[in-house]
Amino acid sequence: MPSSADVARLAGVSRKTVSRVFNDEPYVSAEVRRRVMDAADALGYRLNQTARALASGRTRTVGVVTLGTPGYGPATLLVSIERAVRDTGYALHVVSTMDGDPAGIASAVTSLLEQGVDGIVISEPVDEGKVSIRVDVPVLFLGAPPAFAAVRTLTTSTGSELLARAATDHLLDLGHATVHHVAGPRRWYAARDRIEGWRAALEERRRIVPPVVAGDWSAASGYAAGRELARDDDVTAVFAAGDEMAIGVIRALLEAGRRVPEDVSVVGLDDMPVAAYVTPPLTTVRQPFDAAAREGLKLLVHAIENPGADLPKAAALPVELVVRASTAPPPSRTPGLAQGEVSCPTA
Amino acid sequence: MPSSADVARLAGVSRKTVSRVFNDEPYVSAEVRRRVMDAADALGYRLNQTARALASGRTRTVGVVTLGTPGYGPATLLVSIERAVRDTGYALHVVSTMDGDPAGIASAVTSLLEQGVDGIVISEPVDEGKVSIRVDVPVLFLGAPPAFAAVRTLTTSTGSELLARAATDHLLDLGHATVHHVAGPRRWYAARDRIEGWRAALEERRRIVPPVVAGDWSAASGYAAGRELARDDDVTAVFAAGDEMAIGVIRALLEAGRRVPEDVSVVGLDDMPVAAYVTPPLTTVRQPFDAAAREGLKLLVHAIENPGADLPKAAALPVELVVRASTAPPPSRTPGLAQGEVSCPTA
DNA sequence: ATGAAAGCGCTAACAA
DNA sequence: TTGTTAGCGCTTTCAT
Repeated sequence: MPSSADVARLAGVSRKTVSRVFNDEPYVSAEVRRRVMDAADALGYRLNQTARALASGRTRTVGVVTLGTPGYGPATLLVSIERAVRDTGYALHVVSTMDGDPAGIASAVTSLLEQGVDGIVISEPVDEGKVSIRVDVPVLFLGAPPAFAAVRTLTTSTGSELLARAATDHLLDLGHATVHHVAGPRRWYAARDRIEGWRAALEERRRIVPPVVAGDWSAASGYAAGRELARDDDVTAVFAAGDEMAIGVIRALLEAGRRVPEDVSVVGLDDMPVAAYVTPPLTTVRQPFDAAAREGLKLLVHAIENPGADLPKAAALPVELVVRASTAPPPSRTPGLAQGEVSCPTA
Repeated sequence: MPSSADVARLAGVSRKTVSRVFNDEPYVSAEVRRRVMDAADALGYRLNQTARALASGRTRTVGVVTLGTPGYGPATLLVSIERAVRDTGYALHVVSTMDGDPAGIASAVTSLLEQGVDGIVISEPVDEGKVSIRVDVPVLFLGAPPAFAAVRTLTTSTGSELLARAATDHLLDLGHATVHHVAGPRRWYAARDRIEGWRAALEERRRIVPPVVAGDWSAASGYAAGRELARDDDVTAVFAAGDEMAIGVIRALLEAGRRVPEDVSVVGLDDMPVAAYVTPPLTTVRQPFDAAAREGLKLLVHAIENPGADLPKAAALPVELVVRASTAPPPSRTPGLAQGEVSCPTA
């Protein structure tokens, strides 16, 4: 592999001049610049970012620690982050933790620090436990409060609590007496935030707050929750904390002979691409992954490049309720009509 | 930041000894090892991988170039790759290309090479065009033939062609005269491979090969395709190249008054998590993302660590057809029965 | 506008 | 079992 010294020799200049050219520094004559470029092309020279990083102390890289789990949310967020990072001109290091616990995050962060990343994104961490490492680069917590001490910590989120409120309010506005909630695992911030939003919406209107039905984000867990909910004739409205769970809930309801939305309304949260095409099309609240990632990265890069400046607050993201066909006013309680209806083909 | 020299001084040993300890090299007495570790802890020392890479010429990092698009397939594959990389002990650099064209791939690869990655994974590239760069590290092409010259190229895939055959055969086995296909964009290898598999299955049984209906992997495009297909009463079986499209197809069919699977059978490809819970539950072929990623990375790491050795062939992955409720034998063509049926509530 | 010298923090090759 | 001596390829600082 040719080095800058080889290029310098061929171009008849010093190594520093080659460095200037490749860093777009001023004070290089157009003629020399051209000569250097030609020499580089001729040799097939490529900048060695490793050496550059060692010498300059900066890698122009940001690291993200993400959940190694599948599932629509985390996967989509990762893709959004990756795009947002690319747009900032930084390179991206990814390390996953099996389940987002403090120990896993600590080792992930340590490994990123060893790689010399200039900034870190912690995407949707799970547990609460504080991590006891000191970090000397800015850290962005996406969807959670800071979990450890860093020179400068930033936070953004897709706004789980507000999204949950919007979903619950929609159901209440439709006339439902209360709303049941199928939640994600309590270990997740996202799950807890949504529970908070749902509860707040109910309490604000002084509605009874039914017990939370626990899921794990999967459609299968939504299905299980739906079977449980289907046993209770008083259930007319369900807010599932994720679209996948909502789809499972609907399936269980239909199989139990409850019509959606005539008997029970269901709203999800995510607005995953298929939500508009399932039967019935799912009413849901869109999760602004792209906007959150872009916004978060803007803050992070700002913090990286302006040490000293104070940290701007994250802008609030829009809440977008998408009303489709899985929600409707509650059934008028006319006895005798609830039985023996023709229902959608199931099983 | 403390350096290995600081640790060495505090522990009363040479820098090389510190290096030995942190690389688990032999020939270090237990006592010295402990002293070094203590000193490192006391100082909060962390290995500087950048310096290590510069000195050793290896980064222990693999780079992956991926599509910056959302969509179940690419996103899930990225997560699988990321997990597989982690399991090998390598770090991961990710760079996305907006649309997988040769130019984008070339610049992505160049940037990875500058970062000094030890190996590269090209995940689901799109176009055919050859890329004209020489690469001096092993490259794994996931789901496509090699697109450029590299010291050593490897390939694996989830087996699109076989998966498509399995889907088509299932429908044919059910008694359908032929199978219509809703394909992904022709630019994608995955789309072309599936078309091939579908066509081969039909030709093998000497069935007529209907024109391909083009989609773009999205549920929306599947919906559009479904509307088109619904106009043709002869259509009794549809194979969609992706689950999202299949869900769109089903939706369009139901809205047009065609029952699924009584009038038309639909099979997808992916087996995304919600497939089992949509209405009707979707028959599909599972895409072995995890296995493909793991298998591919095993090969790549082998190539990285055994330059010289010849490249093992990738093992064939299992084909798993998941039969659910969206497929059934074709309707017996009894005139007069196809009309006026009660259909599932829609829109 | 250009160059010389001195490292960045580590490992490689050899010596002791 | 441990230490010494040279770099890895670049950027920095300071001259010129």
